[in-house]
Amino acid sequence: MIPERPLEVLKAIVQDYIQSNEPVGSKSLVERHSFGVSAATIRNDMAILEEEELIAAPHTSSGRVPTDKGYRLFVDRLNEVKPISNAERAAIEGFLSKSADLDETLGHTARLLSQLTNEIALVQYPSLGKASVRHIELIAIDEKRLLLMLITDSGRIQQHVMEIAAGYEVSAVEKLRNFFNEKVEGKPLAQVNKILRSSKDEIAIPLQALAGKVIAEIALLVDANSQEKILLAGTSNLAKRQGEFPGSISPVLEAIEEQVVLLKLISEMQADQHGVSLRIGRENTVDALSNTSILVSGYENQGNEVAKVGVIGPTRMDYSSNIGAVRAVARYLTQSLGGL
Amino acid sequence: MIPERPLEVLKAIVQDYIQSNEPVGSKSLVERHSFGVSAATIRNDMAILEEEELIAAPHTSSGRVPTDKGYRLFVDRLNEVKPISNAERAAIEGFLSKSADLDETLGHTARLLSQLTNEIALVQYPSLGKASVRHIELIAIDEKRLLLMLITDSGRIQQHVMEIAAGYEVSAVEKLRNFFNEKVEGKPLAQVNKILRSSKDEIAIPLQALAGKVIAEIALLVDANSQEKILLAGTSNLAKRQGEFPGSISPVLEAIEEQVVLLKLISEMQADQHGVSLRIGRENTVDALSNTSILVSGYENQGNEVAKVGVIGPTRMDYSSNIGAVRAVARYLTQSLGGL
DNA sequence: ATTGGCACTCAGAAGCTTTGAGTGCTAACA
DNA sequence: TGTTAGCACTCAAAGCTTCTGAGTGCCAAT
Repeated sequence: MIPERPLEVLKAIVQDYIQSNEPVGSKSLVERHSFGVSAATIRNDMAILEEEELIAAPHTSSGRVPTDKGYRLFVDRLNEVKPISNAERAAIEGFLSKSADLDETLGHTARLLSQLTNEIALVQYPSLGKASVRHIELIAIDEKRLLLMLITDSGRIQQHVMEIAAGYEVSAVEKLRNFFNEKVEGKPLAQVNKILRSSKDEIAIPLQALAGKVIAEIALLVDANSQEKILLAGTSNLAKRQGEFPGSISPVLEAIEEQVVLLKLISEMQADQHGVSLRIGRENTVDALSNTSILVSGYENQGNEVAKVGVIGPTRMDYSSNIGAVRAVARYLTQSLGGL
Repeated sequence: MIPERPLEVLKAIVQDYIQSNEPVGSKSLVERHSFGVSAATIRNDMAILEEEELIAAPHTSSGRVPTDKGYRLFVDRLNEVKPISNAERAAIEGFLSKSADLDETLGHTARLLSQLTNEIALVQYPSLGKASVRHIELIAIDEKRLLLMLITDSGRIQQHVMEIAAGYEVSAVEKLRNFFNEKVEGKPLAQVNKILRSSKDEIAIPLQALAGKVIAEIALLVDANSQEKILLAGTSNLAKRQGEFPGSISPVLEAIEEQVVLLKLISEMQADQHGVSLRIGRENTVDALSNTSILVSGYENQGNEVAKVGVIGPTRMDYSSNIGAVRAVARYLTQSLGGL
């Protein structure tokens, strides 16, 4: 077990390093914190921390820098989450209250979070996997086109314009709409395709051709959307911190823009005691992201977590503030979704 | 007037510089091109070009680099647009044919274009300014909520869920829908608000309260969307070319992410003889973009240009290929919109 | 357990030299 | 007149050396 003071020293090192971006040495530590002991004593403590691989020296004789493991210990045991300021709270409320629909809300959220944290913000679209159908709508746009809409209880609306052979009755469209809604309203999306296919026979013969087409399109909409989607904002925040990445930042940006990778990563993350989940440096299995930390929190709709929102930035990020900001934004987003 | 050979020299300088990213000198020019004259003669020609400020020397005695003006002359008079390869054409067709709705199509287009050009791709959402109403839809989701949709002829669909006091008749909603559609179907968006406000009195008294609410929401949808929107892709392509920017790339990224600035810029651009429009370096009035070129082309829906698509990258970009790619993508996008 | 003292280390800054691609100019040439 | 060879000159970039100072590790004293 590591004794008390060395842990305090680790905490101080993390804080100083996050603030200054310089390896921190024993002398500056005793100057900026009141440990009540001399630099030499601190050096002994630092030796313990180094032994435990919580800190490391970039060059043989230079200050120390926290390792991934050091950050992890810091976050799990030493860090107090910094609540957001009133100004920030006001900004969040003002920003999110203005949004009219889901797209806009998520877009605003991403920008807002990137500004609050000075990191890249990511917002995952509510997953359709857990969603269910609120309503299916069929609208005759003109004689040859139908607009098909799928509205989920997470507020997401999918639409597609389909071309059809002319000559159907207006009432037929209405009948189909009613039929579909009776069948699938309230049902989880995952079951929609099966339900529709198996109930096709119940439709009056003259409508079956049209119904078949529509069912196929509904299947497309459901599928197209189970490919989940991520919104990014504040990419330039990463460029500002180039210095913190050994090589170029471009592989990092590439990895982040690669939605598939990112989706897989965040879907694997489980909330910890702070209500957020965090991957530090190499805890991300993706190589290009070995110098970044990903911090996400789930947001909810109708009591269920529907997707994640968070930030991604260099491992040397301000965990205290960022955890506070991500948590707050997730909470407000949940709230804001209730109103849509 | 500048004589023939110096112009050829300029062309060669631009081409070599784009390829090598090194200032190009007289000796390497005669080696790589067959001018049939000696390096000393080329030096004389280069002196003319320098006199005309078409090229400049980064350091007193070093090779030459094209100026903005040099690139401009090159693009306008010397450049042959490179048609896209068959493989690229196949990629475009394959990619765009897969898209189901507008959002997806534009998203795919942006990614595709960034991959084709290795630049940052931008796709502007079809502007509502020039669009007109195809259909307005009102759907009762449940007793307290109405879904309002605005569908434009550019294929864009806006929706908003509105809370209302319970207790309206289902038939009332239908009446309103029909009324609204009679009034505004086919009308340009810009006129919708005025039309609706002035026809409010024609509605039966018991419906007026509800109608007023809906009209207000429609106004919101129209307004919310006249704020246009731009999609970006391939930000990491800029990071790869850091070297080509004097300071950091982060102000550049910031300027690009600032949609308002970018929208203003591209809206000012008018197509030239190649069907594309191009701003080179300082031709952009935005300071942060003084080392970038913006290349856009319009895409159409139903015969009208509805928005722009293009790329943004360092002034030292491959204009020949990029013009070809942007043009091709714009054309396919136009085509693809016809099918939605 | 803590401390002052001290020799040692080493990255980064600063200064210096070298190198070589490239220029501008001149005088000769076709 | 346009072209060319020759040559002195320039200067950024690369390589080298030296210097500096923050920081360490260890030891003997407290």
